[in-house]
Amino acid sequence: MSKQTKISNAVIQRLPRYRRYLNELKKKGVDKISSGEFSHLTGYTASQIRQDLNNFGGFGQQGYGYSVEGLYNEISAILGLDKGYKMVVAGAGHLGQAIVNHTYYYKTGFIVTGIFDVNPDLIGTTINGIRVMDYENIVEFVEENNIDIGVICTPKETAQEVADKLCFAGVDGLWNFAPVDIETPSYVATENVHITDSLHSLAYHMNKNREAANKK
Amino acid sequence: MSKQTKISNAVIQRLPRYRRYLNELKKKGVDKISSGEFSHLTGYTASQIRQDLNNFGGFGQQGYGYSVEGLYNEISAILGLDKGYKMVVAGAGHLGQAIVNHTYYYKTGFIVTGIFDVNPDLIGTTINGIRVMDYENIVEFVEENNIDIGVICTPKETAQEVADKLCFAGVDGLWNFAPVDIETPSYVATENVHITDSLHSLAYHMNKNREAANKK
DNA sequence: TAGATTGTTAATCGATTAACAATC
DNA sequence: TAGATTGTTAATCGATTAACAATC
Repeated sequence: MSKQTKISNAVIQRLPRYRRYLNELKKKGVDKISSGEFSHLTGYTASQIRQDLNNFGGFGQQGYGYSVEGLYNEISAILGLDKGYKMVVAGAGHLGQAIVNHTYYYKTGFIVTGIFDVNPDLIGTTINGIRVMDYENIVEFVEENNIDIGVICTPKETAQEVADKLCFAGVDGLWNFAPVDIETPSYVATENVHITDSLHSLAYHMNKNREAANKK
Repeated sequence: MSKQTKISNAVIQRLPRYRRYLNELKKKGVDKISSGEFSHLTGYTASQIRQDLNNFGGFGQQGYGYSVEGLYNEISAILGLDKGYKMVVAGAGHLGQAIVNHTYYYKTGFIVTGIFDVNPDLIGTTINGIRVMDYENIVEFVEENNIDIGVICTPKETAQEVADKLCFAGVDGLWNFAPVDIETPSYVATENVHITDSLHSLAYHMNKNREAANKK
């Protein structure tokens, strides 16, 4: 399927964005789109779009463009979104609840199968119909239910420890929301979502704008 | 202060990460660090670290290295984190609550001043001591309280509309968590935090790992 | 002073854009 | 067929890395 072995991360990070726009087009009933039109919509150059897609195969048709639905499906398959994933959430605080809620609201192939916390007040309650369990049992649960992804929604102080436990239990991926960089063995994929970093970038750009405004 | 007018976004995005590591060093009581040691810690090359910092000024000392606290303060100032920011949160669901909670827990210069929702069941309740108000009054509130940043925690369907309202009311920045790309006038800085995109990248990397494991 | 490490210029590498031949 | 638009190669641009003179 793949034409090239090593695809740069920059390309991979653009794929979900392409897919989102294709999904919108699909909903609007648009059948086909050219790289030029898609460029106009997404803000990426037509050249880059074609270049990116041709890392994986020739999905278009000369003189015509790309099938919206076809391309959507191709990108979904490249990302592995044609498969299902079972997740556990470690930490049933507001962030954990938000994640559970989010995956519930925007139905996708990622299914929260278990939620865990150390707080006795939370254990036994349910979030979107899923029972919150004792964190002590997380390894056992992951092993028995073949969980694919661990979601870390704990405070940063315990995040690495939780990650180690989840890796030991056999997850293939970690989705970390604690504001630290989680270290994992190379065979466990990890995404550190640094929400606060983006807020700091925002502050920088706000101040740039303000300085520019003051100069006038 | 700045030596150069145009700093690339790649550089800006590394600054919060540098700052996080410096903060950890500070807490451990480390006084100074060389670019070599910092490289080892952060995973960036020593060359890149020095190159990045020298976009803003010579913060180090030859033969010695960088003062941990001094550099932390410099980066904070570059990002504008020596200032305070007032935020309003639009959407008091789980995600909105998580943001309020997060800024409360990790005390920073970003202060949530108001929370707004359309749901009558939520209006009047409090989150971390902050009253949830009627979304109808958000523009008035932003204008009267000189709010700097609007945080969008609504479903994607209403996100752009909320953004337009906040821009009209006079915020300088938008921090968007809805899974759409918000469009704003150039003088309003925007960070679209695409949580789901990172999950899709994670799926890609998980499948890469699995394929590699199967080949063996 | 000698040693260490920065600041900065030059070289390399990779990613983006432009151009155009292939083809539907 | 003629027109349109892809797939792909070549050119450009920018970002990262290497090297080293400056200097604490």
